[in-house]
Amino acid sequence: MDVLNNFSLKQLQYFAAISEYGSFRQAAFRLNITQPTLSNQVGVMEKALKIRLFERTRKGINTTPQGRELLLSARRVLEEAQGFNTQAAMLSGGGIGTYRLGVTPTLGPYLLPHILSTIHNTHTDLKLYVRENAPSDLETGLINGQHDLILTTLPVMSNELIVAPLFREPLKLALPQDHRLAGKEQITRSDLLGELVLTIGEHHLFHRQITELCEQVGAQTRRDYEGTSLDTLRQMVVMGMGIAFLPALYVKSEIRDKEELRVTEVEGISVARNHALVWRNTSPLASFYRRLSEEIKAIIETKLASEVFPIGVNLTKN
Amino acid sequence: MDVLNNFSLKQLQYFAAISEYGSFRQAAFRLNITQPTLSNQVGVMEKALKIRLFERTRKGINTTPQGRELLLSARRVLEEAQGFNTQAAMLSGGGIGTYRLGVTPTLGPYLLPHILSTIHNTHTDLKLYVRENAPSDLETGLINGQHDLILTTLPVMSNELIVAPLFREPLKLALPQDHRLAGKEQITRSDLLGELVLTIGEHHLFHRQITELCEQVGAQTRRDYEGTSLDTLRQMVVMGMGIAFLPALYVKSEIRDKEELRVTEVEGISVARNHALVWRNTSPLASFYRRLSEEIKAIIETKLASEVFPIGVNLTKN
DNA sequence: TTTCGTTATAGATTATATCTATCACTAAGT
DNA sequence: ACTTAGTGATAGATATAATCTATAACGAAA
Repeated sequence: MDVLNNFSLKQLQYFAAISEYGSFRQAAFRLNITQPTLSNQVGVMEKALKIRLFERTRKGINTTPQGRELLLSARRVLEEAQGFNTQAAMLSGGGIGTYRLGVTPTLGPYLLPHILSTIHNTHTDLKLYVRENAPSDLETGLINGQHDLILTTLPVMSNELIVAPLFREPLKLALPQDHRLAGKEQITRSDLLGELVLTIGEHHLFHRQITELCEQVGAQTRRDYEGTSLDTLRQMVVMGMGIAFLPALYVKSEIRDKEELRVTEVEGISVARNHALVWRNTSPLASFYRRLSEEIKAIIETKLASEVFPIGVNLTKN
Repeated sequence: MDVLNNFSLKQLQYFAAISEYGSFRQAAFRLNITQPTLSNQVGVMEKALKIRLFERTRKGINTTPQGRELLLSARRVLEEAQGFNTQAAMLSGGGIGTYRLGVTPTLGPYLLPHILSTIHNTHTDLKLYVRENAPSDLETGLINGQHDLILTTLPVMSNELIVAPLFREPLKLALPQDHRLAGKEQITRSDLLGELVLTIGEHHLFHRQITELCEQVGAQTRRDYEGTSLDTLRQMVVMGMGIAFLPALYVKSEIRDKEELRVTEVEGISVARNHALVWRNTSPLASFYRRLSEEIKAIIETKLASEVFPIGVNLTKN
């Protein structure tokens, strides 16, 4: 891929035009250049290729047999170049292309179904290549260029990244149906005293949040059994191994069977995760990403207002 | 095919290299240019396309989503360009390509089978696209560029053409088996007195030659029935409509059945056609064509020495 | 002949690709 | 905290190459 200093696209274009119009003058006229320029460029090209492309006569040109063969190749090159050009023209509008979006497994599957179709409607040629990863991996993956964007849980530490907060997602309490609190109308902070609380593995961001909360209300976290995903966590609750906090969007998406679990809020405490769209501060597409984040916020306010809340400006720290 | 002044092959190459090596400096090193040059060229290209291809960071680059898409197109363009280049390299050797060869219908089908296979052996990548035409059409067809070469019968009038004489082909006398001369051992000039001689249509070059000969020896040419091809001429002789002169190579190729016709020479007269390979004096491939004509002469001397003779230098006039 | 239509050539000019030197910044050692 | 080595960007000078104008050379046609 390195020794093609023999010719330029422009020269190929000239070559094709001369062959088409059968004369240097005609071609030069069509190309809006002068005939000497054309003669010169073709001469340069012929010398570089060591091939005579045209036979010059006093009444025009004939393409040599070699020229005829090369013309086919030249046209192919020009067509591909044309393709490149039109694609570039399309892309330059912005919002077009395939973006690699990283998401957390505890959010992505439960949020994306609600927003992707709307985004697809407003950005027909925008494609998202979605990959799941734990938040910490998402962050490093974004920094080193494996993702273009991530949809992750706050806080985001790196100062190389730009964070656009999206929404606040409450964590709801899930109880087995045969739990002593299952029948209780309103569960309060003090009800949790002494309860066994199941958590998800500690590399997930809200593990820490839950343990801190438990300390405050006097509940126990079970360290012996930790869920590896929200689904396993739910199974463990169903089987009566303890109670757990589950993100609101997970509950909305996955918990249909009301017989299985009691899901409720806890009076007097506000536990939630904050989510954001994040990109590198060096990204030239920042303005598009910002616009995208606004659109996502709008979609969420329309479709998920009952599950999820806007993030107050003061709360962007976590 | 006209508005692609946005970018050059070189720039596409730079683009691909940067994407490949992940850094301007690396790529510049590999491309044997300096890093500022590379930065500049990519900048120019990005501005022209109105698309950011790379996101510059302090530890290298990331290709933007748009850049990734365009990279695929760019690679295709470069591949086609590479193809053009390698094809050009092949062709520059000479003797490669498809040449449009015009031939007369009274010679081509009977000569070409003897020489094509040998030519193919020495010029593996030479292809001949053969088209038949009457000699006068061949000549104008060559002049206006429909053919690259013609294999025709002398004389050739135009002074725009270069003529390489190949060989002299005798015309032999063909008699029906029941003709009064058919049994005669040696037929002489005087035997032809009063004979009815069939000729081919007058737009064929050797029509005139035959009529002149007939006048000299006192034979009659039949103007009412003229053959439209050598084959029809032969049929007419077989049916007893007269006698005829047939070119030696036609006789060799087509007349297998000795029962049908008596074919012989005529003592004391030398009637023949001269054939030549002809090309435009403006053709840049003259030297190759000349070499080709020498090769054809050599083949003929080897394979057809008994049918055909070299042209004496003095005889090139007709 | 003359005229018109070809391409080629020479020299000046313009455009552009390239280089050198340097800056500004980051990450990683020390 | 400081240096060092690694990024890409920028400014200005230089070299290269594309282009234009003017003209030549030649053939075909009137």
